[in-house]
Amino acid sequence: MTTEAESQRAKLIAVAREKFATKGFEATTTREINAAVGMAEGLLYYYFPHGKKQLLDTIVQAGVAERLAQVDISLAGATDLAAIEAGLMRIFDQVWHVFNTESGYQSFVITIRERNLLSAQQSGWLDQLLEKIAAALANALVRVQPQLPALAAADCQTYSRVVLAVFQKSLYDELLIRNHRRISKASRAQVQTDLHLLLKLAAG
Amino acid sequence: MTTEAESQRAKLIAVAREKFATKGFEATTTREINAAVGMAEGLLYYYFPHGKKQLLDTIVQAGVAERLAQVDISLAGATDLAAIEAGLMRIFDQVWHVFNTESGYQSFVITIRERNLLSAQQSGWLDQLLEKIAAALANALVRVQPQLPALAAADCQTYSRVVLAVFQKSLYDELLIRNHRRISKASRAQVQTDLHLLLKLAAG
DNA sequence: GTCTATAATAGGATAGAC
DNA sequence: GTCTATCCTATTATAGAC
Repeated sequence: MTTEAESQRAKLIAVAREKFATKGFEATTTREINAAVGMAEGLLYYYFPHGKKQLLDTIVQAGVAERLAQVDISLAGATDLAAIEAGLMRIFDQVWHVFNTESGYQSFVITIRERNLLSAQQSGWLDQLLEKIAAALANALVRVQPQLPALAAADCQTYSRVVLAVFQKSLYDELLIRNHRRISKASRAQVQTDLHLLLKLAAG
Repeated sequence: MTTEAESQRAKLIAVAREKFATKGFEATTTREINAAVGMAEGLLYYYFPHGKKQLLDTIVQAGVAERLAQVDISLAGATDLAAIEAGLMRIFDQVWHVFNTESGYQSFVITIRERNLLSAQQSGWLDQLLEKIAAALANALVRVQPQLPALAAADCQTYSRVVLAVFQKSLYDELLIRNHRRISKASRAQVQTDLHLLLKLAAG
């Protein structure tokens, strides 16, 4: 059940997350947050007695659990090349979805940008997420490796790293280098082209 | 010739760049910069009349030209597989060198982090650098493509994108996700392993 | 729980002596 | 060119009425 108090807290968090992601933590004032929520000055300190930093910590923490839980990857039942390619794109789309939700994008940008204000524990979720995806990819590819005769079993780990690199290039280039808020269809199409070639090479 | 005035200016820039990269632009105070240089309060405004923002602009601008000029990539004269692999690693090492110098790393981090304070022109250098490397890579690979029988000529563009993705994964994971100041030897070794596999697959 | 008013301080920037 | 002193504004945070 959503009490009034919880809703106020949630509003503060949503507004702060948006401001922190676009202007940065230091450049965002508590006045600004209050004004955007339509709340009086003092009230922020009623909900977050430790002020702005507590708000940041709350935002990052909420981001972590939510994001990590969303990813559950497998390539189960892919028996031919086309199915593997489709399966890999499904995996990419899952990852893509994590970063293409508003709060997912914002948590990502804030974690990268305000890293020096966060503990290793707090900023570590990105690395954890990466590890989780890498492991799942490697696992998934080992299972379909018989369909990829040019690929030695011992090379599955490396191959899955390359696949992940293709995913990451798309995400980072869009979100960090070009500063887009969403991953474009063109960028997703590039991923598909890259995957197609990689599978063609592995199929011999 | 280096005048005293130029040296003072250079000191301000170096100190500010270090602080901006580690603490961020907003969190760095002019007092702090002055203190670190061992300079009186007002003097910063003698060298940079428009204050802190002018310092940021100067830092970014200086970073751009310097960085872009450093990269000059080719695979000329690589006739066998081992030479191509070595040539690609040389290219990676050039890129690596750009980001592993102190000022290169700092310019990179500042451009990513303070993007909302920069013009499109100012923050565009990263994208330009990427384009430049991508084009050079594609060009270089087309020339050695006869050595890679499993790779169709039409696929050279895509293939070079994948190679670049491997490079970028190493850089971004280290510098942005894990927040290291330098790219580790382990990460460079991973790049080499990935390239080796990619070339093996392309060689058929 | 929500508001207004304000305390306390820190920050960017400038004036003017030397 | 370099320094000290200081103005002015913005910011975080709190006190206390309702």
